Amino acid sequence: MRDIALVMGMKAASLYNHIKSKQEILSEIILSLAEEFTKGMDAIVSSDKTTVEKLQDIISLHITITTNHPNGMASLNTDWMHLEEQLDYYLKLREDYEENFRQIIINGIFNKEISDVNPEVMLFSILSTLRSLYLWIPKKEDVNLEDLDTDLSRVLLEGVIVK
Amino acid sequence: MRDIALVMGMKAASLYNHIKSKQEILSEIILSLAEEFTKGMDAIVSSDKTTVEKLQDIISLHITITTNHPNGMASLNTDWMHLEEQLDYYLKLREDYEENFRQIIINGIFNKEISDVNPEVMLFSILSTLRSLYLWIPKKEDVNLEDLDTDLSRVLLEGVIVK
DNA sequence: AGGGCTAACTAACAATTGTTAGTTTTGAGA
DNA sequence: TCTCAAAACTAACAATTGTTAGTTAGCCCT
Repeated sequence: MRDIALVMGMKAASLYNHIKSKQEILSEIILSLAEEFTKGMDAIVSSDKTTVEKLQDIISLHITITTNHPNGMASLNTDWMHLEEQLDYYLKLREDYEENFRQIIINGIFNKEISDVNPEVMLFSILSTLRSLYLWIPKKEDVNLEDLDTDLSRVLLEGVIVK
Repeated sequence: MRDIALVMGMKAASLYNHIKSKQEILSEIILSLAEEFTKGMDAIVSSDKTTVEKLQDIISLHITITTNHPNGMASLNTDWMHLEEQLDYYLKLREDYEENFRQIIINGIFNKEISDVNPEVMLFSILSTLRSLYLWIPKKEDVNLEDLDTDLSRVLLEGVIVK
């Protein structure tokens, strides 16, 4: 709290005129982002696009949110387990997000858009990369976001091997 | 330190008959794993396999080490930045590892085994997934490691879209 | 049985942490 | 210019942290 106060140009005690507790800061950062992901996923799920287009939209969603909130995404990814009262709510959002993602993949396998490989491995693989974007985006300040979107979609969806 | 001591069945002060400091525990965990990765990568680099085989070997290397040390891998991934005297050494190992990985990809693009997409994106994408394995492996105790190796290679190298 | 090393213990330390109580400063609206 | 609420301040608290000093128990080897 003393570090935060220093950056804010005040003393630690003064922070408590604005917030209720340290926990509240963490909750605000993490839950607002989690809800933004939920909103984005809901829009994708209820669209009538193809599976591949939906997967591309998920990739774009992660790139957009991570670009706009790189530090918040770092907190989300490394500190969500320190939520207390809101931990259950967070886990609900996270599990729903993963379940929606999973159903998109399973549906894609069903209608032959997606390879018939363990969907759990696909889900884990793609989501791991997307969740790590916060480590990647801020240090490449010259990164062209459109190119990143194109290249990442290509690599995640089509792989790296020449066909 | 009191938590560690509790698990070890002793008092915190007694730990200091075995270790020099808390930092030393962290260094030992992280650097021994980092050196194991370096050793594995050196073997792969100096082999005369194809690019695709080398990439498969890298995937297997991560699966093997993560399976044998899931908790250590959690520390490696989340706490390496808290190394102090050994931080530079760790970063050297990490950068060398990434550079070897990058050269394998670049070489694969050159001899047309690998698609001509930004190699930095490929490196980031694959490595992000492999570095996240520690989150995945321990909670699937029934996971068949051979199947995981096969499926993950397939997804990371060939993508998810039906060709 | 006794000597001596290993490794446990108790007690305490100085720093650091999140937070509260009480007080003073600031600045917009009357 | 005066009022008063918002927001800063100082001082202090109780817990928790990594670590050290000094002491005691366990146990292998002669």
